Amino acid sequence: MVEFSEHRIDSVFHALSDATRRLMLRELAGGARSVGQLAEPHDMSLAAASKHIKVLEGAGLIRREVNGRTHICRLEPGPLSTAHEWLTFYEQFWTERLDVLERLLRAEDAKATRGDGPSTSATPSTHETKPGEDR
Amino acid sequence: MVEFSEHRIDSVFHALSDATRRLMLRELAGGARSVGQLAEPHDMSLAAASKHIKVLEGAGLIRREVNGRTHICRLEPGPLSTAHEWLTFYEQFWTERLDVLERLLRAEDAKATRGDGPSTSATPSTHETKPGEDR
DNA sequence: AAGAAATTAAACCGAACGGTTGACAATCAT
DNA sequence: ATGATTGTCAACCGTTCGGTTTAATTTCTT
Repeated sequence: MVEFSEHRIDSVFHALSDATRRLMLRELAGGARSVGQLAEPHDMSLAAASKHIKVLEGAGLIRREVNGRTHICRLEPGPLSTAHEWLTFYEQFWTERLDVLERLLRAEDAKATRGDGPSTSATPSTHETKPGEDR
Repeated sequence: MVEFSEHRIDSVFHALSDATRRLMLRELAGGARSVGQLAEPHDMSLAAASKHIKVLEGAGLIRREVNGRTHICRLEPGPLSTAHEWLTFYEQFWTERLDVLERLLRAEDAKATRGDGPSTSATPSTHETKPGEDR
């Protein structure tokens, strides 16, 4: 359940790295859309949009249901959720980290108020090597 | 606070789309590392690793503190958090979506048990155009 | 001052990306 | 059947990517 196929997550993040494709996903969050509908708002050829859609499909981010001559696309929530989980791995780290930073800044601030901090902020050294360290 | 610079998020997701860079981030989650330390586990030239690190830095995912001849890298949690927030936009969608799907499957199941469902599952139509619709 | 160490810079290479255009295929409407 | 509609495919093009190698730069050590 915490096993990501590496390859898959590569393609998910790659798919998400393009603004056009992210907009398509956002559009799909509002409901199913045909290829033409997805392409329309974007200033590019239909073929180009079609390629973007294929990238999204390849990443497993959307499904396609061929319905006569039109292809209906739908969000496939699984992989987005996977990417989300992946990032969650870092959540504890960054919240703790931001926390420490905040405390640090507050401390500096207090010091400055007392009138002695040069406050060059040269080496905050916010997150230094911890108990669970190995290098 | 919910405003992402598009360009920035492009580079964040792009940085995350490479396994080598993700491993570097994971390593950095364990504490600060030098360029050489980050490069060592990866089977590539130091120059190549250095480029990867620059990509991470360009995306704002890490900071670098030049310390004599060695460069010390640290995770910069902000952008990861941003990416996480971005994905959270879809969280409601996909949980609700999976929910509906589950209910649907359970319903079909019940029907099948009663012995009358053709269960062709042709057009599940799980998430169709909603109130907040515009097309 | 000389040399080793840590890292970047520059030039290069093949592959992938994101776009175009033009041809093709399938389906719907008349 | 004719023709419009919807979408893909294939070839092409310039740019970016991820890697290499060799050279340069800075700093530490002796």
